[in-house]
Amino acid sequence: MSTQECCAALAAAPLAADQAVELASVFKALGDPVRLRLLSMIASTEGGEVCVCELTPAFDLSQPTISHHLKLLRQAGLVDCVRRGTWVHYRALPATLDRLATVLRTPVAS
Amino acid sequence: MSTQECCAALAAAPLAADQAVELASVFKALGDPVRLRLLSMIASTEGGEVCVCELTPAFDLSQPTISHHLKLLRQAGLVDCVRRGTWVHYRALPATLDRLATVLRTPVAS
DNA sequence: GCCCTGGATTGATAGTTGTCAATATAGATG
DNA sequence: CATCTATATTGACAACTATCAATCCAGGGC
Repeated sequence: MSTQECCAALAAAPLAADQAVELASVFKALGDPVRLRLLSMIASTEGGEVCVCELTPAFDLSQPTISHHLKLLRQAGLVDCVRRGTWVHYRALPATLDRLATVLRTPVAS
Repeated sequence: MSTQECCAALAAAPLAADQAVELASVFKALGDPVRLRLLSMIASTEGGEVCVCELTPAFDLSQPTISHHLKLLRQAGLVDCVRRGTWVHYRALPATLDRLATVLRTPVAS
């Protein structure tokens, strides 16, 4: 699917079933407070990369749970990760966020 | 919570826990293909209002199931409904969509 | 009042999800 | 190689969700 076809907004035309399935899977990834905070921590970091070792202690959750949420964010195409020695660094993929924002933005004129 | 405080973007600063809970509940409502299509059908309608009797037959699902999804969209603040005689008409609440779009939009400068 | 129709609610059930404890894997270091 | 540390994976379980059939409620028409 083209990432940014014209007038992809929800309010522009009824969404096709297959597009709805794909979009919903990304929104579902955002539908959890822990994942939203993780994504926000990653996306708002100055250098653009955050070590998992900084993310995990920010929550009152076990390490496997955080790892699980990071995996879902990865599968949704919202973040990416790189191994640097023993550590793994995550960074945001802004294209996916922008796409969602475009989909949600109400058309200017009616 | 102020609906539109300055720099509410995900990528601007780490999201507070309570804001994450609230935002996640709305994204969760979008995290289902049926609801996404319902919302799109409602938001893209010319007159701004759609009768449930037009929404239900567009899906291969039972009437209670559609009613359930509409309820979740309502509870998320994404749509609103009005009774007109025997029929119930739904319309979109663009403020909520705009808020989400703002949250997702990547800040222009870094 | 009685019935019909549109829509919401209830109750039940199969499937999914968030969480943890336990374990595995990958890289660094001695 | 042995060991330690940082993440990921597996397995299990309680909580939640999407769905349907059955039922209820609200309005309109007779």
